[in-house]
Amino acid sequence: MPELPEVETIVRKLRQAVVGRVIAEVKIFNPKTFVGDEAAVLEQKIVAVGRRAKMIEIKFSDSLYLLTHLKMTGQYLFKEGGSLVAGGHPTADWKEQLPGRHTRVEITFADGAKLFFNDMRKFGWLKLVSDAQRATIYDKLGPDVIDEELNLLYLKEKLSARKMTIKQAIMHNDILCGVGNIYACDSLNDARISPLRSAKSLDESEITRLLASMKKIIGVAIQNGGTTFDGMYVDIDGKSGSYSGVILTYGREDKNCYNCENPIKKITLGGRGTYYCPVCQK
DNA sequence: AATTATGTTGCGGT
DNA sequence: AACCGCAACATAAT
Repeated sequence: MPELPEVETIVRKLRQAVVGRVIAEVKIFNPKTFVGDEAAVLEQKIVAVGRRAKMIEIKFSDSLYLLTHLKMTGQYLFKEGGSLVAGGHPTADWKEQLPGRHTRVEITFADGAKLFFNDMRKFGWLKLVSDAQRATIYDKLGPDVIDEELNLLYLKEKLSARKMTIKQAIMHNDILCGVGNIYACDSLNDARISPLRSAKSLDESEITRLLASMKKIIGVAIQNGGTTFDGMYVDIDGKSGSYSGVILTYGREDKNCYNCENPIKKITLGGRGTYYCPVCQK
């Protein structure tokens, strides 16, 4: 579920919660979720928490990192002391106890605090990597959408060869990272560009507009703590994001476009639900 | 019962 | 080699 703004929101809270804590125990309830030997992090202290693309990076040392990808339904929940974390997961029993039905990994710190990884659909993963393995993973990725490295020259060059639609292109991790389905739809609406256009057909002024819109929309989404639909995305303390209150297109089929008041249309593009305004997005 | 879901990855074909 | 489209991963709600 989470795109860059949701992951960034989690990372900022997680950083406050776990940096400096020492891992005492790791329980793995679903073996496929955890890649690597969890014994390697026992007695290890967390020195930093970061993000690259939609991955969370927990750093133990210059040669040991725990990378996490939440994929569609992964959640980190942090519990300190005896208080249960309240959350928005639609499954009732999730709120009642941790670990719960969807808890795949449970990390206990030396001081008794706990970090749970819940993931209904089991697509997400935690992976222990060396610095070299981490570099190999990151090297395959284009720049993050909020990086200065993602500029007009770079994007123009990358889009010029692509036959795919512009929407699929901005969601493509080889080109740029952090924009998923929701923010791709909203960015294209903000830039008044149709998701159906081929990437290579955009001229320089359109690419300039799209770039500005992506950075703007992602920034607004981070300020809002991301997007929560049906409680599927929650922060480590169970809180929802508020971007859905200012969302432009996603999930707004037949509602008015804020640019031109005509109805937002829903189509399927590359197998993904795509919302746009056929009138003002050219 | 069929469809849908905020994400990648790996496959075969061009 | 680079690119494209699409099935696969697994689960639950509507």
